[in-house]
Amino acid sequence: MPNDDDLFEKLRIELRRGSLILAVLGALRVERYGYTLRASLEEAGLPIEEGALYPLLRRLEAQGLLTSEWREEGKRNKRFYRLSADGTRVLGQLLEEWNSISDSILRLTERKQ
Amino acid sequence: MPNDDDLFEKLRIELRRGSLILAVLGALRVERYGYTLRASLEEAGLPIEEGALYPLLRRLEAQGLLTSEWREEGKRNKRFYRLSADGTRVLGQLLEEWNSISDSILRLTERKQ
DNA sequence: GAATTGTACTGTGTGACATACACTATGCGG
DNA sequence: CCGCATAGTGTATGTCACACAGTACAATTC
Repeated sequence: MPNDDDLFEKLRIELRRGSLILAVLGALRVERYGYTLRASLEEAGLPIEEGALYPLLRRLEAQGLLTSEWREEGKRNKRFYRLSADGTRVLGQLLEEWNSISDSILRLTERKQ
Repeated sequence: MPNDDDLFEKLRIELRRGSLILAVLGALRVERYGYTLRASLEEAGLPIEEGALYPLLRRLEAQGLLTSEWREEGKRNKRFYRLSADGTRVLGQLLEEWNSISDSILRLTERKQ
């Protein structure tokens, strides 16, 4: 039986969903591996579950937006991800779209029409 | 076989998803019926299909965020929707969350870290 | 050697939109 | 009056993506 907090939490999660791709692409302009990427996102205020992050990374790689490399560092093997050229271009487009959506939201919520 | 444009379109749609609730709640601070609501959203830059809008409205009503009333106007029966008190409160919370997400996106995309 | 942290990944379920479709009513040109 | 555009409200289904709850193993700390 969901109470008000559960409801808000549900909506909050839904609101965050679309921004995850943008956040991941943005963070991967600098090379990172999964664990630190996740930490960066959490620090920036967008925590993401591993179960959501890794499939997302694989999808973005399959779509050619990022590349990954399995490499040893500090005695451990880690998979390093980095934005591709296509990814950089798409990130730019998505940011424009994001700004446009932001404007729409402002138009719809800041004025009574 | 998806080309670059299809890919971007897919991501664009995904990016927009979460903002729909916010847009609908924002637009319904003023009473509207489905058709004009849809027109308002499109005008604001967030077009939404009927098949997405009506189920969304029903869900939001089931969650108590808005109320609806079946009423005649201009010789036609129309279902009018309006934000409830709970809806107003949740809209405020979601807007805060939206701003917080926006800040996170900016942090992640405008600076190289 | 136990616990904690670092690191990567899988499987299943749920939920929500996109897409396409269905239906009725009004107004209008010819 | 007869199409046809527009106004208006819905339903059904498929796809897709995340949340959640696990699995697995290495390094470090105590």
